[in-house]
Amino acid sequence: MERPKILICVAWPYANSAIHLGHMAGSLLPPDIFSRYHRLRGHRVLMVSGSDQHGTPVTVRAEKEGSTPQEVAERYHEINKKAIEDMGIEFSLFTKTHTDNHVRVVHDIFLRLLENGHLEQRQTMQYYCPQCKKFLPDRYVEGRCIKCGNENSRSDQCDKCGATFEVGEIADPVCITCHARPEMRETQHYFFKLTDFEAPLLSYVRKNEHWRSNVQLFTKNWLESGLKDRPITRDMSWGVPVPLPGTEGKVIYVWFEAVIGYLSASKEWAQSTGDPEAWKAFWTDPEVRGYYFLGKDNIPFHTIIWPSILMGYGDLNLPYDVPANEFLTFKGEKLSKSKGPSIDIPSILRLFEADLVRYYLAANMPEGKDADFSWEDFETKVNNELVATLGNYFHRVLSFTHKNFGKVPPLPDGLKDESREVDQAIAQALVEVETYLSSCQFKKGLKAVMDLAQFGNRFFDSVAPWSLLRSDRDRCGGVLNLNLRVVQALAVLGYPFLPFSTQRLWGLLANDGSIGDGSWKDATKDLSVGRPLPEPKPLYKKVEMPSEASPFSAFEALDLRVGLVKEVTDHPNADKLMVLQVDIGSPIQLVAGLKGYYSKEQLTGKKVVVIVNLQPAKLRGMVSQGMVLAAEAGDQVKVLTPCGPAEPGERVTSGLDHGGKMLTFQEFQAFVLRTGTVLNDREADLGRPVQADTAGLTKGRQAAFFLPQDGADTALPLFTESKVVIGVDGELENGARVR
RNA sequence: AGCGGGGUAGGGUAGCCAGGACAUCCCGUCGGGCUCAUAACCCGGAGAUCGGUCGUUCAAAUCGACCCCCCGCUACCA
Repeated sequence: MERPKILICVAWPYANSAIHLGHMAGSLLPPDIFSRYHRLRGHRVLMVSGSDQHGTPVTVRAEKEGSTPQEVAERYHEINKKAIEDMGIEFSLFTKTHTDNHVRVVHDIFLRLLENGHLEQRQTMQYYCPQCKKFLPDRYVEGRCIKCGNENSRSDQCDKCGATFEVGEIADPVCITCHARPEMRETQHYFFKLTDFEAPLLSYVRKNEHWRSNVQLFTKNWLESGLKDRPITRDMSWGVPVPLPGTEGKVIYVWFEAVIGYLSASKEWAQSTGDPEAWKAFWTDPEVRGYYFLGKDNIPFHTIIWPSILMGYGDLNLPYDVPANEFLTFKGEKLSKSKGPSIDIPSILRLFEADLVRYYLAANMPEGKDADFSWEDFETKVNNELVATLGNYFHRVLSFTHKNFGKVPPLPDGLKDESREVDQAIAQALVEVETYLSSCQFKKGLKAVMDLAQFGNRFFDSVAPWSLLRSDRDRCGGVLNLNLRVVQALAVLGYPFLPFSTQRLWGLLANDGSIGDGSWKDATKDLSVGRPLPEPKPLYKKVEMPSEASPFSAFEALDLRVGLVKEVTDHPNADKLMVLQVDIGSPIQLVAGLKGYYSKEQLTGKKVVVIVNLQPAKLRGMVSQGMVLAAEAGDQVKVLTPCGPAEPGERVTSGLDHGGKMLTFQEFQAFVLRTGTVLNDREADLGRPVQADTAGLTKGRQAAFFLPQDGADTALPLFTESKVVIGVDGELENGARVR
């Protein structure tokens, strides 16, 4: 019998920023678990995706960076491709939309739809900037909202009151690039006649009762409220050109073109296998199911637009299931790439192994509703579930067996009951994982794996091999054999979730080969009895929680140290500068503009606060490897100094973590530091009263404070690792700026 | 505004579509056990008027109506 085939399509991440945990949890990890499961079962899987490289977000980013769309799109494609590989997401092909192949496939579809009468050319009005000499997409025009009077409304929708506008409706339109007033010009565009597909779409959706209810409902609602024909071309240069004469300066809208990537990627994959027709097996055989993994915002493109395109084109399979996920949020805020906090995969993988991240995201997957991400929760779940329950079970079984037997012990007679108990537990886990994973219920699938691990722990306790070791060595080996069978089953069942570590576990069980295609049956295969066991090492280590982002987390970029001034000389070539030799645990040279405020004698022997991760700079020919922090008010300048015992080199942390990256002087200037007087345990006077955690500080004492931004109403006092407050060397008015 | 989702012990979360006996699991907390293991594992307890009100029913977290609060989408952010 031929192996069942399955097509897995994954929403294309946008090539204007690095992918983050939200992409992972929402649309990348689920299909990888799904495809690994299917491959374990021996099914043939084609899994494709790529970078969505066209569209305005890319051009906007390029303009901001003074770069080209090509450059931005290529850069993020490479970054994201690597991030996806590093996370262990295995695609048959992860390509991109800016390829000849994609353009060819899009053109083929465009022309066939045109031929079949589903595309139509129509006249529309569009903003045109006479100064930039180009048509302006909605986002490039701003103006005054005619409903609420908001002066900075976008031309398509007012962010304040939510009103939407047609072209030309907004008052006083302005081109956001050159601020000229755009005019209205007539332009020709192709419209996709979605209305042609209303009836067939409705019956298609009704037929797909296995869709998640949110996907069903959302789609039905859309359909029932009626479809509108949509323009699928626009006036801009970055994108797939329209394949017709007389259409210079027009490209195909990304929302229309990007979904076609599923098909073009499949064809590209087929090319690469040497059989250019291979894609057909996955797209034209009605028995092959196509699964589309994406986030909830993407639902209509996959349940309405893409099926319409496919229907209009003909002969290709429609999506079988669209298991859309909700969002992963960060403290309730949307984890987004265009605004708000972002936790990108490359940075996370520098800190943690992929399997730890995969575990957490699978356990906290936003399947039914938005799920919240926090580092605290990450630490808790990884340490208490993955490490303590699963990892520790592996390790206690393997290390005990290795230490006392050195090889896989046989199963003697007389363990009928125990044997049956273990068989049942494994069998149950197999059924559950199969049921849940084949129906895209990944959280439950993982839970079933963890339940088996918990059973293992309970079983290990109940048979107490450590006491059998003295009383009945054969029986002890027997119960270990049974535990090893549980471990082996866990290796296979855990593989879709934790591919890297379970692969290593496979070897620790003295097994040959690896887990992969068709390994499902190995969950219950005979152990490698009699084989020597390799020395086991714990598979997972506990993680330490990175500190939560506080309003002051930007401060973490500063590396401040206590410095002892050893020697002061006048700068040979400047009349305001002095050259300081400072001990910050190691000797460095600083150039400071303190002449006139301090004498050489006053500074020598003084403890100061130095920023040490400032890029070294030459000041009038003398190298300065940092900067002495000083407060200035009017014509007064006073250096900051610890108000108690402090060692040279000691960090000034204020309880925060620190990154060691070098800062430019400009970056440093963005930090807001001011002097203030402690009022009570919760407030300080920085020229105005401000909330600050000043518990334990002496009232009336002057200290330096960090502010998230100027005018903020919370502040953080500076103090050293040993909690010595940083004050001012003398008296200064409150609110004095520190530089 | 329209549409969609959500509100369950101190925190997080399952169950809800197909209504039923002590409401799931993780963390925390309290007590006990074990000592093979990464201060880990195992057992037990306390802790919830299942957002509110009204209704249907022998029976409601679950079905219906109304209300309150969060969040997302509305065609250029998974």
